[in-house]
Amino acid sequence: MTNHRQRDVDTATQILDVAERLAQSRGFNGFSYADVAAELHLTKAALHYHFAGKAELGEALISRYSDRFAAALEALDTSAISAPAKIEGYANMYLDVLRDKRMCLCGMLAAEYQTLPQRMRDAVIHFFDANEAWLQHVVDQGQQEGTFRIVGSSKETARAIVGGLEGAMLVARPYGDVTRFQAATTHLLAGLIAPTDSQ
Amino acid sequence: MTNHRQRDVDTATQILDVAERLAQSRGFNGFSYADVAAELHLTKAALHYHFAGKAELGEALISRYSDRFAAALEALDTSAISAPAKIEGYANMYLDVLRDKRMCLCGMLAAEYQTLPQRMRDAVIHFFDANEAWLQHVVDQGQQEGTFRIVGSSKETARAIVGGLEGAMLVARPYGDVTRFQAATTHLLAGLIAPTDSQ
DNA sequence: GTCTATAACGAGATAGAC
DNA sequence: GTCTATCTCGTTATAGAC
Repeated sequence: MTNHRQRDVDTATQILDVAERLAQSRGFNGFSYADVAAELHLTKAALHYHFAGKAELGEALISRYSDRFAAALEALDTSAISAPAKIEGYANMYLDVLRDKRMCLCGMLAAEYQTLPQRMRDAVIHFFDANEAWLQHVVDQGQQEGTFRIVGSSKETARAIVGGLEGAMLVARPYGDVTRFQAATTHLLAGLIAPTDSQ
Repeated sequence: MTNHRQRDVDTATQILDVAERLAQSRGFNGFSYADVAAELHLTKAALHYHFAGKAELGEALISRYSDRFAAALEALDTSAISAPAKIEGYANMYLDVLRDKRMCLCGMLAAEYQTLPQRMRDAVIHFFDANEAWLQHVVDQGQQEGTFRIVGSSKETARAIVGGLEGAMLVARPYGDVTRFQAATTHLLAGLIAPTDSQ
């Protein structure tokens, strides 16, 4: 227990931060322990002390990312805003990731899925399940509020939104063009959830 | 020049076939020369004879994939069918890839983009440009035919379709569930190109 | 908690024989 | 056109000192 403010962060957290950025920009198979260690001026051996192996590091990566995402969704859902505003807030979370020249961590891992250890696979699936459940809930809210109409079921709409945003990110990133993502997103949401023209 | 039918294929083609499948299922960074060589009962050295390095193999991979795609799009466009039918045919091309448990090659490479050599990057961009140009053309046709209405510009609609389909594939593949892709696609297209309710 | 040192393996690549 | 043999380097991982 120290009196001064904790100016520097826990090493494990720093490792996760660097590994997360590398995984989101280069892929899980696109970076090594050596990359992370070099950036933190540590040795590879020190990393193995904090995370036994790359699989364990990967699990911790998804777990933290998923928890952070869930907390943000919870906050969005608790706020007293309309369903369309919540969906817009959801899309903006993706936009922030893309602005940082990153891909969604789990979108990236979905591409590499067949090369991942089982526990990482399970965690990726869990991330998408949670996202879809949240979106479905919000879409249902929008239907009840009458703030928009959808075409089919709320579950399918939720899945189309997740897929649409992940894909828009995936394609926009090589172009290094954020507006490309924004346009695709606007279009996508306008199509999937038609605003009820009240007035 | 032989009289009998060419029962076995050119070695370079076999290499491309195996490498293509591996790249689409495991990613370009997820397979090695050794993997390809083993499957064809060749040595790594033999592969280097046909493709100088992995970068050159990668270029050849995208080039062939792109050409094949372009030919299929050309055929689709030449056929005397409605614009919605063409878009449906386009989506079915993605569906066929997913049925084979593969990701779109360029969607996969888009995820790994930051790790790719420059020439592969350029080829990936070219693939998406060609796809979007074709889609924009078909969307324009649909507008003129009056077979559907879109929300914004045809260019943006085209981009939203590419992104939507790539993303639907990306997310559906971990679930190993083709119907998930189909539902998302149906939804997506229904939203982006609203059928004119003639009748 | 971090280090040095090293093991054990796989990757991409090349030289030169057949 | 394919092989054997070899090289160099990167990757994950461990042992044991500090």
